[in-house]
Amino acid sequence: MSAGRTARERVRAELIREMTEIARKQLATEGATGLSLRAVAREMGMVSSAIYRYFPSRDDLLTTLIIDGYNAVGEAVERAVEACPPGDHAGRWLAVCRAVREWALAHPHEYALIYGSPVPGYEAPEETVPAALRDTIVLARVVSEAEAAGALDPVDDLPPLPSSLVPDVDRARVAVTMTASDDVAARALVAWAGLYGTVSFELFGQFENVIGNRDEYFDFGMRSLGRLIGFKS
Amino acid sequence: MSAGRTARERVRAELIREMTEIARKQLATEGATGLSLRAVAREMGMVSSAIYRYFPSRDDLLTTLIIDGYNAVGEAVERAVEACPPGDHAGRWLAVCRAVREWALAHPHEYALIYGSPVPGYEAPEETVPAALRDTIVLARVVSEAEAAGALDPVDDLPPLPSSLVPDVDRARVAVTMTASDDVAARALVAWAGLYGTVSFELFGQFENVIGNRDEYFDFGMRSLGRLIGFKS
DNA sequence: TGTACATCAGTGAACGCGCGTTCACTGATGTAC
DNA sequence: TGTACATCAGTGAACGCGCGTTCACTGATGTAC
Repeated sequence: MSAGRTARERVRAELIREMTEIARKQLATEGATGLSLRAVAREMGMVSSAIYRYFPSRDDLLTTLIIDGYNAVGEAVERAVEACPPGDHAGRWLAVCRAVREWALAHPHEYALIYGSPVPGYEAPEETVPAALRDTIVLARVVSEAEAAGALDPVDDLPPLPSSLVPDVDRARVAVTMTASDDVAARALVAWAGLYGTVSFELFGQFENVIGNRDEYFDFGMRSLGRLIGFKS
Repeated sequence: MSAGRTARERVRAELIREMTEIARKQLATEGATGLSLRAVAREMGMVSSAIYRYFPSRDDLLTTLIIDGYNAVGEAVERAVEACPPGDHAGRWLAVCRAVREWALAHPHEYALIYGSPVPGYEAPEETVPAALRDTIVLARVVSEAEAAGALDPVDDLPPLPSSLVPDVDRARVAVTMTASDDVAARALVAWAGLYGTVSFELFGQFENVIGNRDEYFDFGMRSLGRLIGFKS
């Protein structure tokens, strides 16, 4: 009721939805660079200048796609965690990792858009930040709850966190509303980068002709990284 | 003597060198997508069609840049290991990691070209493979020698390598002439992906407004990942 | 319920730009006798 | 050492393409009285 009251407003919202959908498809075939307002207009059956009634510029359309992308990963990760028994902390870590990978495999160009090389000439505006943190917030919760439940069993002889990094860890903790201790939080960040590194390697072709059994390799890798945080599976 | 005999051949080699140099600079300012033969020609003071005497197509120039990039990382890593005392295995691991990161920070667009999202419409030819493995071969040697020297101290409770992954690990081992055992090799691969994930996060902006003390955080992360392989520092 | 006006959506033409690649050509450099 | 011919480097014009963005415009849809 409050949203899309008049017919015009409803049509407008629907058209914007269609346009981003088309843009997403073009992203999937051409990559971020090939995304063009003219092509979207063509597929909408409109003249190219008509797009400017809906998006002030190409960068604006890109921003929309980026935010949508972050939200999609975030949602996938949230759902994956909810589907896990709350007590199965190691299982939740693995579920988070798998959700990221599965989403990435299903949407490779969207993944490349948000986690790959920056699009030349495009500067991501502030508005993308909250969406970008969504998946990390889920991870933070999983890790925090695991530690609170005493389910983390730290590996021996891990390097201690240098005190100079404590402010950075604090900043990260605030950003993603994490309650875990310094060491756990810091190691979670390391494992987190490892997750995305593994997914990127697979997606960007670094495993070509090397790793065949990718599902199993991924699980093995994530279980190993999980041990850094203290998960035991 | 054998290379560049005639004056013509020497000039030709030098011009190709200049052109790739210019292309590399353009990569640094425009990104891979902005790389254009016409722009290279302009900067060479030539007419655009003249470039075709030296590179049959734009993709060919890209391939040259990619191979050069892989070789540059490879060389940086090789030098870093040579500068380390042979017995200091954990130090060599850290040196390898730092060399990759330092090269990446110094050549962000070249890094993005080879480890970032694939360039749309470009398919890397077979010739890039040997260059792409160069840095990994160094890592393989460092890990293999460390294990042979008995310097690896495996962390407890790491997940065992599923037997279904043994053929994959074998393939990887052959590709990079590694002698390490199955488990060590598999974990090295996991840590390896973690290294590149961390570098990509830093380079592609994921640490923005979060990690300030990047050098120290990187070292902390790499020491942690090194523990997965069994390095003790 | 009906009219007058304001708002909005979409058109079509245009500006100015850059790109990869081909092709017939002029000169200069190398090679064989 | 000198000439005749073949090879190569670079020119300039052209083809055909796509892009983002602006602008004055026509109609249609909404709003206020």
